[in-house]
Amino acid sequence: MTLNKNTFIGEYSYTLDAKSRINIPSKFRNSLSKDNKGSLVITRGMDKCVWVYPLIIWKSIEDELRKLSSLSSVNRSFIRNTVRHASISKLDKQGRIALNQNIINFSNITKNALIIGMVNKIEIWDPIYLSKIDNDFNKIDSSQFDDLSDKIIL
Amino acid sequence: MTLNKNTFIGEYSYTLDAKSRINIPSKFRNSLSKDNKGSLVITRGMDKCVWVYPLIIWKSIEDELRKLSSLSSVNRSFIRNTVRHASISKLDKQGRIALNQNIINFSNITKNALIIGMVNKIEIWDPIYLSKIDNDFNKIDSSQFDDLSDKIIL
DNA sequence: ATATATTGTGGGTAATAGTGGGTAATAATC
DNA sequence: GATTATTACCCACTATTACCCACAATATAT
Repeated sequence: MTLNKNTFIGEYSYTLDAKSRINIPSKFRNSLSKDNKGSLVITRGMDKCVWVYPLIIWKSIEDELRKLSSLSSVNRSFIRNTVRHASISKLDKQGRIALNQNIINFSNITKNALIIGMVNKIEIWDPIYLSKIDNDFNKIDSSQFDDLSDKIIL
Repeated sequence: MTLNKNTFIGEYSYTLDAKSRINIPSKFRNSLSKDNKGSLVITRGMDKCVWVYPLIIWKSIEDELRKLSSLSSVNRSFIRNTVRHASISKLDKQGRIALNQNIINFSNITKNALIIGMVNKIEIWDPIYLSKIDNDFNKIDSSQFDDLSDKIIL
């Protein structure tokens, strides 16, 4: 028994090699549906991390963007900001993807990286930066989640 | 596995050479459908940038314009402004297109240029000018996107 | 416990991509 | 028609990327 396809949970620690390649956990590779043909879309996260989508999930985002008319300047900025840092990548024979310099700079990843399953996507973090964020977060009280508790039953 | 045909994402940095040629990213060239036969339509963007369409996408825009009655003066000026600066261009053997002086002046591109995939079209920007726009944009609050984020789940 | 398969990491090599520039063909000007 | 300017086409060099193989570490099976 496995999770739903294109669904990712858990946390893994890997290293970026000299060619800026990073391994994708084999559990994640296995849960990628066949119709992705091993392709992923790499982009900037809303936080200072990398977001990685299975290609077919990304395509559905793209289809939504395609419906937005470029006559609206808000639409244009939204499309630009959403896709300009995205790039498609294919898992190599060893199950790695290559990160480009732009995304490496943005996410501040040097050597060690934390890969985190985010259900519909994958996040890649600089471990140091993430633990800093976590600390800041814990200072705030968790009442922020109260609104969500109406919507999601744990 | 690839993206849909005639679909462009990502950002690339190139230079305009002495002959006003600029490279089109190979990923974009590969996603151009065969029936374009390497032809693109270059025109002014709504922002101060260059818009580049695959020929067959441009043709569908022409079809839309054809439906607008010239009885309306708004329609007339819209049609006029949309097509008057458009020109067709073919990729050379190295995958470049030549920009004419008119479009270069308009977009303010001198040497460095940023090519950005905008899903159904390609934008070419002067990097300095775009970063200025980006800054201005970030000063405004991003609540403009709130409506869109209700519709599009990233 | 040993053998076998899988996973993570490193590195070499061939193919592709990006850039510059030369020359011929075409178009414009006188 | 001759001259000049512009454009299209071709070749060459360099950097980057994709692809392949190797191997160690871990996990799984017998």
